Amino acid sequence: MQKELKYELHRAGLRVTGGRLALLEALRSRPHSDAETLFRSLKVKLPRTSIQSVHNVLGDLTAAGVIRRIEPAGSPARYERRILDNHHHVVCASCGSIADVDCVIGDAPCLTPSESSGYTIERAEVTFWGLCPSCQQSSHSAQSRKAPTKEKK
Amino acid sequence: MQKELKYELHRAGLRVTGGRLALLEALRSRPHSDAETLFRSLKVKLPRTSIQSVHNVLGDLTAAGVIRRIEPAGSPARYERRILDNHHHVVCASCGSIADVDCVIGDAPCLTPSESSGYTIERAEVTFWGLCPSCQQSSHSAQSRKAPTKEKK
DNA sequence: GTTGTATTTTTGAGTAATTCACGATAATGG
DNA sequence: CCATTATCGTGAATTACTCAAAAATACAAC
Repeated sequence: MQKELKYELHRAGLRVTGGRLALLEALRSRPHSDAETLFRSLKVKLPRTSIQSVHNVLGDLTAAGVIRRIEPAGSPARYERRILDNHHHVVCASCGSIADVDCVIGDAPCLTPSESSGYTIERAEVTFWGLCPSCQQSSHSAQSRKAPTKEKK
Repeated sequence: MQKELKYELHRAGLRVTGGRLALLEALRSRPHSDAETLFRSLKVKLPRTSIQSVHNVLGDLTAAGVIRRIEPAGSPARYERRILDNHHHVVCASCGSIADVDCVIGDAPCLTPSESSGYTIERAEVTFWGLCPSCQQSSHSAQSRKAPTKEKK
């Protein structure tokens, strides 16, 4: 299973390093993680790593197209390995957890705006906002307005 | 014309102050401005103001629902006064300029995901990415990869 | 296996955008 | 006009990164 990750890096023209493999593994088990979460995860196996190195790796992998970066409003950047299809996300407005949402209609959604002010449109990004199952339960008490920082466990 | 702005603040339960009026005016002439741009604009009439005060006003107005905050990836937060309808945005991938895009289909777009992992969905946010008319022209030379910071004049 | 070199990582400092705290000031109801 | 709050201004702090340079490492060539 590590072989597949090594090949993935190799194919992208990147050197195979412990940090990169560990990061891809971490992203496999916890998609949509942010840099800080990944850092804490990597620290277990690689105690000498740093948050800057994690940002470094994330930047390299993103630039090489191995992972994808998403930036929901009010949250630090999240990363995911699912890059082959054009899918979208639901973000929990309460806890900030994220889940994948398949494209609404086939690959290219019904998203060709009628009037685009002369802009050429290359890509449509859809973010749904709502409540995750867990936060639906605990929505009897007042919801914290701005707490979408920690990823739900 | 100022009367209308005053009433708008009043109705939202906010006190009518020079800073808030000036900010709403500035947002009228330049929608999708960021805090820094608004600050420079306000400084002309209100030399004693500060960037923190602008953030303060922006926060208050956003919380009261008088303005809306949008946060495109890779850009500081932008603000707009058009809040009564559910519209979307096109962001220029090169210069970061933003234009409004009317809802793809009526008020509620064709955006009900088939599978939402148990999330209740309250709102769909659509961001189109492309090139503005001006940047389409100047796209013969290599485009800067990460320069969507300044708003287009 | 050893070596050379370019890439990566580490370490440290720096930056942008925003938030927090709190005394000073100003807006509104009475 | 006055009192009471809301708001503003000032300064410090925070978050999420980016940048730079030295130390370590991966990998191709021998």
